[in-house]
Amino acid sequence: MTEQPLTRSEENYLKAVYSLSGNTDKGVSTSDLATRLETKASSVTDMVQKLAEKNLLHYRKYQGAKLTPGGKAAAIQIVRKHRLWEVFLHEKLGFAWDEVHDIAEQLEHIKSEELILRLERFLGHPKYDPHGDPIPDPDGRIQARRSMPVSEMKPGMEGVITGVRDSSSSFLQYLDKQQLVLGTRISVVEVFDYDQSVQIETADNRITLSFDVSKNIKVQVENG
Amino acid sequence: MTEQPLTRSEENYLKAVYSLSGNTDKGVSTSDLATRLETKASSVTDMVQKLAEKNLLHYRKYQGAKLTPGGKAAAIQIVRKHRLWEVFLHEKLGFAWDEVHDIAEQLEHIKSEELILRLERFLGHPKYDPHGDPIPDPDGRIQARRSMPVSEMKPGMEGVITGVRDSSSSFLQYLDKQQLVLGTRISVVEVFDYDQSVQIETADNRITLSFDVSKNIKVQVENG
DNA sequence: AGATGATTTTAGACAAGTCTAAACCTGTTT
DNA sequence: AAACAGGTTTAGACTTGTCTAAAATCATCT
Ligand SMILES: [Mn+2]
Ligand SMILES: [Mn+2]
Ligand SMILES: [Mn+2]
Ligand SMILES: [Mn+2]
Repeated sequence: MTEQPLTRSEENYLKAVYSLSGNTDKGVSTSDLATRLETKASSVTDMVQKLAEKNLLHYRKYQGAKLTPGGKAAAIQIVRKHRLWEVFLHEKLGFAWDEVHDIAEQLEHIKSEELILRLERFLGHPKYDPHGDPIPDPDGRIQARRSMPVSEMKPGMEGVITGVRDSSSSFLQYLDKQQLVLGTRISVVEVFDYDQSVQIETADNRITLSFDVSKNIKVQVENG
Repeated sequence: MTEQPLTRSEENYLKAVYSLSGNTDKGVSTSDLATRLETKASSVTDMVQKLAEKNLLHYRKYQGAKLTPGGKAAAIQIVRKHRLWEVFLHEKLGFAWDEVHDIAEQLEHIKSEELILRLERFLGHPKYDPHGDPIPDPDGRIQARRSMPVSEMKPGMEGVITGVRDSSSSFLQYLDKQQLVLGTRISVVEVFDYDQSVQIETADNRITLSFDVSKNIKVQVENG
């Protein structure tokens, strides 16, 4: 009854529900899942019903999908594997942070608990992946960092870049070009009312960030 | 027309045809493939016809399957990936040589040329996998070692264990127990006519090997 | 050559996962 | 309350890879 092996598709659905749920307690809509999984709403309905059958999520017609405790645990394990593999690809194989995601999408489905435990040890028990996202421990516990997007910072505030809200290749490459890598210390010089753009200062540069960009950079602000 | 992505199943069939072909130029029989792939003959017929359609192997009814150059190249790439992953699991993650195969069976299907090139570099361009099997280079070239099974050695001959013909967990664990790991130097003391068993000597021990065991240990014999 | 037995292929079916098109809810507007 | 527009589900179909059972072929032995 417990611990049925999941197919790759099932794992992808659970991960999608998990990531679209965010902090909220609300069900994830069929169409949001369809968009995320690049599939059709009808396919989502089918799969969601199947996963509900397996007690991995709660589902009532027209009310969207919500993970059960078991479903959430499964989803977190996949996230854990994904992020550990990303660390491996980046730290050990030298892939850039914008190149790791697609390969990790494949690697996250490899079935072996022992493999992941050993990989984690080999990597030195990393706490964060190359995009600054926390790596769940073997029991699924996640210690989140409190951080805020640059877009919410006020002039004069300082902090260190600890993550991104958009892991797309184009965004990550843009950050590389601007030398805004994880760990970079920045301070906000000015926020322009006109278009919500933000001027920031690093050790080397002054850069103006569009609102869209500033929303997607997460900063750990000095305790104030 | 070239370079269609292969499914996991197709890859497994190609690899099975490759490994069952050995050196011979003959077609591999449907039933041998079925046994190897733990499936039914009728399933093999279906898949073999599909792969022939894709020009990955030659197939004539009742005549078995033979790899085309394209099919052989594809098969070798999978073998290459399998063996590189085995090295990673053994050398970097510390898995025993009898534990690596099953996980490598999964990892060999990950799709990324770049990943394998980087993995190979990270591993220091190993020439052999943990079972002594040669690792094809990126272009599919394989440099085989000339070796003979212990069962063909005559009394007085010496050599170094370089590989095994059976990678089953039980066989590998047996070798571990007897301290017959790759690189061990052995000499043949006596061959018993009665049951073809072989008495060998290592630096530390004298051990008698059954014919079955002696067939499955490959030795590189001193140039004589 | 004819019969026998093993191997192989075909026919028909099924499960998983997906799709399109049609039917169905639901929330909001008239 | 009825109509409309979105979003959702259902119905029916298709593909891939597999299976069982039946038919076909091959190899071998009288
Ligand atoms: Mn990722
Ligand atoms: Mn990540
Ligand atoms: Mn292997
Ligand atoms: Mn091997």
